[in-house]
Amino acid sequence: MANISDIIEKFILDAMQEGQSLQISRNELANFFSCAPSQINYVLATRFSNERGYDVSSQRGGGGYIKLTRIIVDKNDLLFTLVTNVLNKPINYLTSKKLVANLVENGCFSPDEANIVLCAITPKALNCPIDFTDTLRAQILKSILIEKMQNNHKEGN
Amino acid sequence: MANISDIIEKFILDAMQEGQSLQISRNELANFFSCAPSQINYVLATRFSNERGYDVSSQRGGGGYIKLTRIIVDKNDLLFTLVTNVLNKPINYLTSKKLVANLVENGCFSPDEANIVLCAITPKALNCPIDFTDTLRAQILKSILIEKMQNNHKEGN
DNA sequence: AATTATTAAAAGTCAAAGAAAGTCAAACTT
DNA sequence: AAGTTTGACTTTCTTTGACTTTTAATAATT
Repeated sequence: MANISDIIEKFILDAMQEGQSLQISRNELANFFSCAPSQINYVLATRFSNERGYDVSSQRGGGGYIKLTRIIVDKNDLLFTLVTNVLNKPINYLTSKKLVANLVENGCFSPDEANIVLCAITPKALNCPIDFTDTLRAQILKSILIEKMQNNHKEGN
Repeated sequence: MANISDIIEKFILDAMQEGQSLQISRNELANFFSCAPSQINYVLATRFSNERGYDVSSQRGGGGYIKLTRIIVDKNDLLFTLVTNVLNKPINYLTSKKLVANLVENGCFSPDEANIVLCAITPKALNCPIDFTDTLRAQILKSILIEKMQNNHKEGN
């Protein structure tokens, strides 16, 4: 204990309290704890990752911020498993097609929604000068499923 | 939070309300918010451009003004225009967010569907070792909109 | 009175400066 | 060796200001 990262983690947890999300200024926070701004990123990366149940987004430039959102409710959730165990590595189109089909069967997505998801991860849509398509596909699916989990939670599923 | 551009955007949106168009004086507005007049142009350029469903015209000289008009068009026209004139070049996240919002307003997507689309084009989801994010975003949106057009056509819309 | 010139009142443009946040690797601790 | 801390450098988005262009209003000229 008593390393700054832990203290900052505690501070953030405290600030979040019951709230579903929290918006902070990286610089202010770093200033408050007299540490390097990148220390905040370290804390976010090691303590507020998806696996731990958080989603982090941010905005640069004047009035920039970091926004933390709590996502996990049920660690046995199929979506959670997919996000943390499957989509943390590249995935090809065929496999992802099956994955999406499976999610439709499970009632996670309507056929229309699934259609949009598939369009977004098509090899053509993800065509890229470097070999990165499969990683992008995983990142995109991850992003969509995380959002889905949050929605499910809001709706009390 | 609290960056002037967002505040001005909100003010303008508010002033437009239901109205189809709004006429303002750039200098007055800049004065009201104690900012440089060109700040207004920045807001217009980044938040009220074509692809977001707005048309901006203006008049210089004494009694000059800026006039904003919401453009609402036929669904398929809109989709077609976007695919051929907007999404043939890179697009950043902010712009695409407004674009998607506009598509919802025009009835092309349900809010749930729009949510999925947005998740798929988040900077994080499209994070890439080379500078290709904005191009990928355009490709993905294109893929989704083209599919949508085809569906509309099948259903006879 | 009609036309032309002048002045002043807008709005436009563009690039530099500023304000955040992100990255990554080296140094430091335990 | 693994986990932290630090700092230099990058990227993104916003703000500011000097300069330009257009147009209306006014003044001067015929």
